[in-house]
Amino acid sequence: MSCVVSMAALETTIQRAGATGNIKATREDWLKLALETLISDGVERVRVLTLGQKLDVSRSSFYWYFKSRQDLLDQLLDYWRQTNTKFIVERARRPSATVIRGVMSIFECWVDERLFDPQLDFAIRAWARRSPAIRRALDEADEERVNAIRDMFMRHGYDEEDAFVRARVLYFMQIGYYSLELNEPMSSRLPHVAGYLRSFTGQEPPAEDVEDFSRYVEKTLSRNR
Amino acid sequence: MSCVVSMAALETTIQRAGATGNIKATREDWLKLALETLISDGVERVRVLTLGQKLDVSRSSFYWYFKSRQDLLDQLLDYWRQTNTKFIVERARRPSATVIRGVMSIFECWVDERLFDPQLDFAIRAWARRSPAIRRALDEADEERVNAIRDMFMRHGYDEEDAFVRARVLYFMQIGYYSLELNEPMSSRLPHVAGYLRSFTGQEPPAEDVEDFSRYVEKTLSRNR
DNA sequence: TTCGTCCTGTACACTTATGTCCATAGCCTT
DNA sequence: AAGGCTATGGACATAAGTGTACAGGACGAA
Repeated sequence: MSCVVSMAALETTIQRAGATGNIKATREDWLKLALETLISDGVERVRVLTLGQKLDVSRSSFYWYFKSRQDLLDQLLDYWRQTNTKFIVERARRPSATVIRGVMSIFECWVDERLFDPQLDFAIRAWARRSPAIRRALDEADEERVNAIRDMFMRHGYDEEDAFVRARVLYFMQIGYYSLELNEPMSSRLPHVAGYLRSFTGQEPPAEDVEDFSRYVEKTLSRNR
Repeated sequence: MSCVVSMAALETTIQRAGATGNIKATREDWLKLALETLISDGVERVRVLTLGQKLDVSRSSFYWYFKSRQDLLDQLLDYWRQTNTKFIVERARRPSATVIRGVMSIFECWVDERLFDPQLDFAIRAWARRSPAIRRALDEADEERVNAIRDMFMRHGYDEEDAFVRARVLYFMQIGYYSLELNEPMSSRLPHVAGYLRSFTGQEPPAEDVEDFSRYVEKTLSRNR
């Protein structure tokens, strides 16, 4: 789980060294494990008891660091807020010479889990089904993402309606792709990039662009392991 | 929940009248409520205790009809198996004069919940995350659906790669759309139909076709209420 | 009327959660 | 070395869930 390792928002694992001793589990240990559990098993499985068992520490430790289970969940939501949406919007806003290049910029989020963690997004989506507060936060994030992508299409001359539909198709298609949880290796996904670019933009992607994207993916994959 | 009302697989509510008396909850009552709960709240919330409370009957009743909670869950999965996938495949296989008409056939599933119940599909998808057996069933269903749509594109002259990508875009986009749970009224969705048809097929949809689809939707909506 | 079948209620045993209270073990400072 | 924080363990109260055992109520048939 690359996102967890490079968890900027929850960082401070460094603090652990300088901690006061007699510490079996730091606040960050709890948070990190909770996040991993949220991602892999859903909110319902984020439980004080089981987290404590995995950390080999009693629940009193938890209640030292956190007011309640709800307190912990609130902080998990905050972490999500500060990550996924930001990178999509940033990539969509980047200046690009052509619409194909623009879409490629956004594609970067789909191949680099440090930019967009689908599992986390997914977990939040499931959570939202039973929590109005999460629902609101998620709706805002979705709208922000789609709007950023729509603006990208508009900058490349698509009219508003067309840009809106294409933004939705691009974004919803990706959310749907993650929903299926196919777990395809990159080698199965890459050959279809040209097809997706054609389908999303309505234009034939130059071979050079497609090759550039392949190279970018190669580079990203090797850097991430 | 239109699907629940017309629940052919779980039918036999009629049997209730002819039942032997002293019956507070029939087997079908338990099944129906369990399905509704699965759809609205997810598997985790399908609990013998709470179902019993809602039916105002003790849990003994449940254990008369079902071997265990797992037994009930197995039957919910069977119900799903017999519904959602079937109609998508059937619509995708229908002969169509043009690719636009072909895509429109599939669109019918997205506007008529008697053909495809997104909430149920969604609930199964969430369930699959933590059950390998459900995972397998779901993967098979997804593949069957995408293949049927791909074949439709191929019948209209798209080459295999292009047809595959477009089938995925069409299907994944719709799954993604449902994932966001926007709950848009049909009046917000209909104006974009032309855009979606253009984006999915790469062809300009004839105005007449778009009008036909609007009429179909109107008819369906009024028939369903 | 009586009897058997079908279904239901009550009670019990067990499990897994959350949250609280309080004593106390370790380290840090003084 | 003594005391003070900080974090932890263990015990307790409470809640919600599954599954089992068994007595008994209601109806239909004999």
